[in-house]
Amino acid sequence: MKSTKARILDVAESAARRGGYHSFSFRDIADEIGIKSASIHYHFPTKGDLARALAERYRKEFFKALPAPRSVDRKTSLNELVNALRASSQQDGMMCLCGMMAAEVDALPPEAAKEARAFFKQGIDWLEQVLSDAEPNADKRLAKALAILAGLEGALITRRGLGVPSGFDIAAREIVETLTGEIITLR
Amino acid sequence: MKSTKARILDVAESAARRGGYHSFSFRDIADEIGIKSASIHYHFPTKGDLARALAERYRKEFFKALPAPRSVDRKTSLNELVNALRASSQQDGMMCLCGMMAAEVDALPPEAAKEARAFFKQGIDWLEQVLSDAEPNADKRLAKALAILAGLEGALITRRGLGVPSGFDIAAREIVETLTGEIITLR
DNA sequence: GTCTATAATTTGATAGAC
DNA sequence: GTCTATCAAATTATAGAC
Repeated sequence: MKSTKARILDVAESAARRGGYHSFSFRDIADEIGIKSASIHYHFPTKGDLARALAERYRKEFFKALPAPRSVDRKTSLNELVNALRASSQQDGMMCLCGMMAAEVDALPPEAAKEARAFFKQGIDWLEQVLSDAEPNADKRLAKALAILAGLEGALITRRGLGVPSGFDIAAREIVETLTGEIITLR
Repeated sequence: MKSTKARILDVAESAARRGGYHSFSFRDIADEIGIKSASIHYHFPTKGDLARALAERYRKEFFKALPAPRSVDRKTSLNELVNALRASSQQDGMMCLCGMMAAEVDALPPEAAKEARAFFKQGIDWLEQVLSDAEPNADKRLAKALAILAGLEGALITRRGLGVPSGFDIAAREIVETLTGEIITLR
């Protein structure tokens, strides 16, 4: 049995990934779970608290599911990253939570905006380490890391913009394979 | 002197590109212009009408500013595309309006969602024509078009996620140059 | 075209009983 | 922890005067 707190986070994350922070209300979440909106305030006093917790949980789970940067070979690491973001796209064409929050960052409560930024910092850091052997030049390594992360987040957007499920796969594979020379296996 | 209707569109576009469709109200827009929110309803009966008009104007202006696909060489075309989206990023780190709307597409009024999708269809179409000489294989051409559009939209997101103005430039250049072999000139 | 006035609903949030 | 009850403010939208 999942705790109420976890169920709130699950439902809110799903809503935020579909329409952003401003697209859902405490009542929306409460109704879907079958509780009252006042109960959500017990777990998360303000909506900003909820959004911050959403982004923090998402970031931690996301990177926990990825291999530590130098623990496996480059190809495996890149595969895991692509497939992690692809999972967002698969079930219902959802955005990456932090990609969504970065897009709307100017209209987020500051504490939530900060957590969203932490996801990108950690993502770039992870990628730079993954690319460290293949790309000894620091500037070029940063450029590739930025390009890969941008390409994957953008692939989620184009998939939604075109409404075609394969949109993510084609774009993501093209970007990562061209930039790294590694062959990606989607699963 | 700009018409009130145009000023409404200007201010609403800016708000939508910062925080998305749900982040601003008719009153926000009215206050900034110095009119009453009821006056906006005269020009745009519902918020869905406003959002649809926003996306339509954005799409038309965007592609009107780009060269016709085969009228100039590939390098020039790609340069124009990158710099057009870079303009979004430059002034205040804003998103592309239709990139933002694609991200939140599940929570948009249907008529607005449709217009946002039209932007991506037209963008892919434009890119496929630009790449037609260099890439005779249709599948590969589509893959490159998707990857370029995804990469540029994603570069806007990572720039916002990292909060670093150069984030767009570095990612966008790396993606387009690697995918096409053409050298990009930012201006 | 823009205003005042207002309706109808939704929103984030709090107090206090159980 | 979850509820009922309630609040103040904000939201989209309409009616009708000027």
